[in-house]
Amino acid sequence: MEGMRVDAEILKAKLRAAGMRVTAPRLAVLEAVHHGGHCNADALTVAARERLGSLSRQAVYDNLHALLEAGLVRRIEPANAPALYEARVGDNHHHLVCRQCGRVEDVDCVVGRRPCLEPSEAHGFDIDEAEVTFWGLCPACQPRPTNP
Amino acid sequence: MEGMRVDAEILKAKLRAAGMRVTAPRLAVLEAVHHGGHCNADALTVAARERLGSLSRQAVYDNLHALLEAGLVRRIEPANAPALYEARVGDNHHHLVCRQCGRVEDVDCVVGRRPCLEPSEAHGFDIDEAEVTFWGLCPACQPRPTNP
DNA sequence: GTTGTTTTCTTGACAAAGTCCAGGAAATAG
DNA sequence: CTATTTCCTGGACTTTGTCAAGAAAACAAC
Repeated sequence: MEGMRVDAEILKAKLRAAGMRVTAPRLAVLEAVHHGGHCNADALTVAARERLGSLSRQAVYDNLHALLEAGLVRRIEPANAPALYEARVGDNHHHLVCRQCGRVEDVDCVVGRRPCLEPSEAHGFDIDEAEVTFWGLCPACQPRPTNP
Repeated sequence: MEGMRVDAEILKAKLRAAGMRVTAPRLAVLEAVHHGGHCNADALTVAARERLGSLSRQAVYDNLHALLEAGLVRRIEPANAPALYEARVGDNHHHLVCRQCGRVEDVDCVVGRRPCLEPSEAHGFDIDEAEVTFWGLCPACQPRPTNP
């Protein structure tokens, strides 16, 4: 009841602090995001249903949207894959994505301080976020060096 | 016949250099990508049909895939939008995306040289690309300062 | 040119991810 | 405890893209 599993009471408090109603589906979705790491809507639906017995797809999407808007959850959309949701918010960290298996890892901001918020030429845009995605192969997907 | 419109002969040569057959649909798609800036498959289909009269959707996708594999075209997939295709390849430049209208601009690599290929912690990944997307509002979508 | 092989194009069905809608059910404010 | 707001259910729908089989076109060799 500590650490391994984020206490439901804490999540309820977060919902209330965000001015949101606390419903069983919403809590289940939020819990699922906290436990899941980087999960897509489908996986979160499965996880939430394990907690509740049943839950409509629409309820999952509705709640994910609500949680996104409240800033309790963050969505990333790597190319060639459905959107993923994560619980780590507010620090604008970046991601490492495996081209083969799709595994996603967090990485803290790259070299220096906010290096990415300064493109060489802003074209008049008012920039509010720099999203960095590193692509490559995760350890499990790298070709093994054939050991003689 | 110069500048404004990339000469079809040059594009044909590029196709041949890549070991690809030159077909009217393929050339039309490649031309469309060159003219389009950052276009999605749908817009490219429309553009290619203007040149040819008719063209199946599948032919557009097939050719885009072939062109991607040949390295003659690059695909980007900003969140909340269908994939976009561009003709500028080989320089790993980055993108500026308007959150409101979806407009996309190119930006050259950010501060310093290859600053982005060095995440703080690679988690054992073998990284081959760092993709940077700047999000914000383009000039046209920025709230106008109400001039008194 | 003509022929033959290979690649490409067309047509139409299919799939994944997500959205829209309308009515019923649950949560909070009073 | 009731009213009101918000949420959830179920099902149809949309968008973006893929699969598959046969017809057509490109290119090489003659």
